[in-house]
This record gives sequence, structure tokens and C-alpha cells, in this order.
Amino acid sequence: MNNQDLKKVGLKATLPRLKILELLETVESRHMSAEDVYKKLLEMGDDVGLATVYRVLTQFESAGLVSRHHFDGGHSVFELNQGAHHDHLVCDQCGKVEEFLEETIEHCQHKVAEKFGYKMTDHSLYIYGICPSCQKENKETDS
Amino acid sequence: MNNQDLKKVGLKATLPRLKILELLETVESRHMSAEDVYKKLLEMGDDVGLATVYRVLTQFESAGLVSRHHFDGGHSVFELNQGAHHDHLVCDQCGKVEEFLEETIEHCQHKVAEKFGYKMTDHSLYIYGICPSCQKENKETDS
DNA sequence: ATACTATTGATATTCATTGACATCAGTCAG
DNA sequence: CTGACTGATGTCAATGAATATCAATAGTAT
Repeated sequence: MNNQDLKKVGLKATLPRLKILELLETVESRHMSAEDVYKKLLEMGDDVGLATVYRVLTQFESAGLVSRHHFDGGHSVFELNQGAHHDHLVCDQCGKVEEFLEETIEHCQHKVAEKFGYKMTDHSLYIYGICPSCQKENKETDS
Repeated sequence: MNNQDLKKVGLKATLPRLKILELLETVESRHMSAEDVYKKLLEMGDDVGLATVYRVLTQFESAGLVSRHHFDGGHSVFELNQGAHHDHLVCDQCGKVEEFLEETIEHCQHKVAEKFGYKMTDHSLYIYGICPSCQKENKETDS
């Protein structure tokens, strides 16, 4: 079926592209860097080049299949576009990412853009913090 | 006076640091990359190393004198901390950056962090869009 | 099956950023 | 004011993410 999805957005249904799509669909952590994807594919015995992973992810992004996020601290992570829009909560310590949706915030953002006369195209909201389990760990370590 | 400011945060009042602070205070565009700062200093005839610029900016960030932002598209920009906290509205087309503050959003963010049990350390909100003057330009060009 | 073209993989390369280290400049005691 | 201690600097090398190059290869439509 993905075969068709790819063709629909103007991309040939090649092996690496299918593999990457499949990986993004099945993997538990929905937010992966290009490097992550590359390593995971190698682990699974699929032999794709790193350059291909970058290329394909970028193409997927242009095609609207995935979103790219720039979390603080360097490299970007990709996420399969499925389900509704949401923002992200990132743990500074373990890097865990959680998703949330706050209608009030979404609404306010539009109001702000409007107030300034901007035609809003996109927005990104990241909240950084220490997740509950890291907080617990920290307490145990401090002593 | 900056002399004192630096000592207050535990940094020696060295020439490069003073130059960089002064630059950040006087420059018209409040959002500069490390590279920008470096080039500007060279233009002004001040001979500092690029590594120093990075180091100093990072130290300033830790000291709370500046904030670092990761706008989409790679490198980070720094901004002098003066006045209140605010978020950013970035024009996709001309790159202009405007600042705004929305209490409602700020408040909601804290609530979200709390709901998930996170100890919030930071957050970043960027709204991307087309600014009024670019919209006007576009209309004139389309024809 | 064939031929055409987009895609791939390996590698080299760019670009931003950081590390290493010998030299230099601020600071503070005398 | 001077010296001496220590942190800060500049140069240059090194990293790491991401992109460009390009010959070889795989999809696709005929």
C-alpha cells in the first residue's frame, strides 16, 4: 500500500524508501534522527547508505509524509505525520519526547500572528524540562 | 559598567568579552549568529578568534546574559537578555524576527509541563509566517 | 526484455561548532 | 606599581551533522 502512497507524492517506490517508511511506522519511538534510522536499518540487516537516509527523509518532508523538528542541541529528528497536530515536551536529561495538544495555545498563536498581520505558515513549540523518572533518579543519586 | 556586570556573573572583564557585549548592545538586529558576531568584530577592526566568540557566547548564555535560539534551518542565533521574556515571530521570506509576549500561552505551557509531571527548565515557541510587507510585495509581483 | 532516468551507495566535502594547548592578559597580594 | 598566579585567548586541528559528487544500479513504462 505504501507503494501507492509513494507514487502518489511523486516518488518512485524503491526499496530504501519503503524500508524507511516501514521503519517509521513500526518503531516504538516516534522521533528519530537520520542517524537513528540509519543504525536501525543496519541492525535489521537492510543495507542502505547514510546519504540515502538523509535524502529520503528530506524528500519525505517535502512530500509532507514526515515532519522535521529541531530540538535544542543540534541534530534534527523526524516524525511520521499521522494523527493530529501536536507540540512537544522534551526531557533535557534522557531526551524522551512526549506529545501534547493544547487548544488554548494553538488558538493564541493564531491570534498573535493575526495581531502582527502575519500570514501564519507554521509554528513550533517545545517545552524542555526534566521528566518525572529523571527527577526521581536525580534524587536517588544526590546523597 | 559592563565591567561590573561581567564580574558579577563570575567572568573576568576581558577585552573580547567586553567587545562582544558592547556589540550585542549596540547592533541594530538583536538576533545574531556566532559567525555574524565574529564578522562584525573583524569589520570593526577588533581582532578576536572565532573560537572565542563561540566560547564567550556560550558562557554568556550560562550566565543568563544572552539566550540562544535555534530557528529552523541550522545554526543558532544569540540575543541579549534585556527586558522581559518573549517569544518569536519569524518571517519565512525576509527572515525578519519580531518579539511578542502572550501571558496566556506562557501560563498554558506551565500547566502542560505540570500535567506531565515535568520540571520545566525552558521552552521555545516560534511562529513562522509571511510578514505584512512581504505579503504586499508578493501581491505586487504576482500578476 | 529493453532502454531511459531517477535513485542509490560510497566517499569526499562543507559548514558550524568544539577541543587542545601554548601564549597572553586580568586580577589581586604585597 | 610590580610580579605571579590563573583563567582567558588565539591558532589550528578535530568533530559531527548534513550535503554534494558521481559511477553503478534499480524502477518504470514501452
